[in-house]
Amino acid sequence: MKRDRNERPTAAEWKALKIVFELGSCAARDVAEQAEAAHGWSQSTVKTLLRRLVDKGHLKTRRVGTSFLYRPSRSIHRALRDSADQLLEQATDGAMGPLLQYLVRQSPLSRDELDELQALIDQRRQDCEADTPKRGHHD
Amino acid sequence: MKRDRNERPTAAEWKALKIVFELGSCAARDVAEQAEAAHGWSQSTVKTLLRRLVDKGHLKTRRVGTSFLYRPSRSIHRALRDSADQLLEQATDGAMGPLLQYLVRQSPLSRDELDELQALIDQRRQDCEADTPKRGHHD
DNA sequence: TGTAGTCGACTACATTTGTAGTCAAAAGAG
DNA sequence: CTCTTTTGACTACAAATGTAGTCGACTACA
Repeated sequence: MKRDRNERPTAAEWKALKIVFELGSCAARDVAEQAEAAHGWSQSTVKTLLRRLVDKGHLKTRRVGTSFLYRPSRSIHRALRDSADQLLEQATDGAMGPLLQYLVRQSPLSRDELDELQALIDQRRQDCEADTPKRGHHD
Repeated sequence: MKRDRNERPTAAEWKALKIVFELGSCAARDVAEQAEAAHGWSQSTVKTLLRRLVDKGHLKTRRVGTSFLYRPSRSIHRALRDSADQLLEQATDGAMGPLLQYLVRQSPLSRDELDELQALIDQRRQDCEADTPKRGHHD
């Protein structure tokens, strides 16, 4: 069944996708190997997931002899971002703060990434100040 | 069907859940009203979603006369956190930085929340320093 | 050149999800 | 005490998802 639309990967599909991300450009068999070790999936399962990922546009293929090389069609950052939109949709007013705190706590972040985040926050804070009639000091 | 296990809400379920979060403690009819306006759902659809949310343990009910009052069984922060774990599962090495940047950019954050985030980052950075042989300055 | 292994394509099927209809009991209107 | 409305319970059903089997083409090696 052609499904063509650009849907987000499902949980299981993400697991397969992640393996492809890690391997870079790889054959189905490579993914299957990893997936079997990591999730106990059969080859068939992996193939189905890969096919669906291709259908959904998350993976690209290149023919090599009789088989394929699979390769992510977007960066993982991009893919995750799409996924993150779900969170944003779900959150309601004032809910993102604690959520981000949790994520920052849980995520392995390099110093550089922390710096970037820092800069971003400074910026946001400035926007915030500019937005309010001076002195955010609630009186 | 008893499904008892503590699964995450699906996308549609989240929409219903969000309405309950917003309304606080409410009757099915209230949710249905909002849901119809917001998503064009029929009453039946809403009822099914509410039931499933109860089954999954995301909503609690209290009998009031002939009907029920629905109420979230966890805070939205908690619920979102569970959802966020999916993102963490999906991300691979080094992917969380850009993702968090995106989220910080997209999220409406109060000054206070920015402060909290800031503090958290400072702390993380300290941990980071303590972890590495002084001077992150790669020499 | 026949035989065994590999690979992608197609098929299978139980479960979950999205979306909604029907019904019987309760509650309220007159 | 009837009739209508409201509500939760149960049922329905197509599509998506998780998981895996089968098959025919192709390859590689004896």
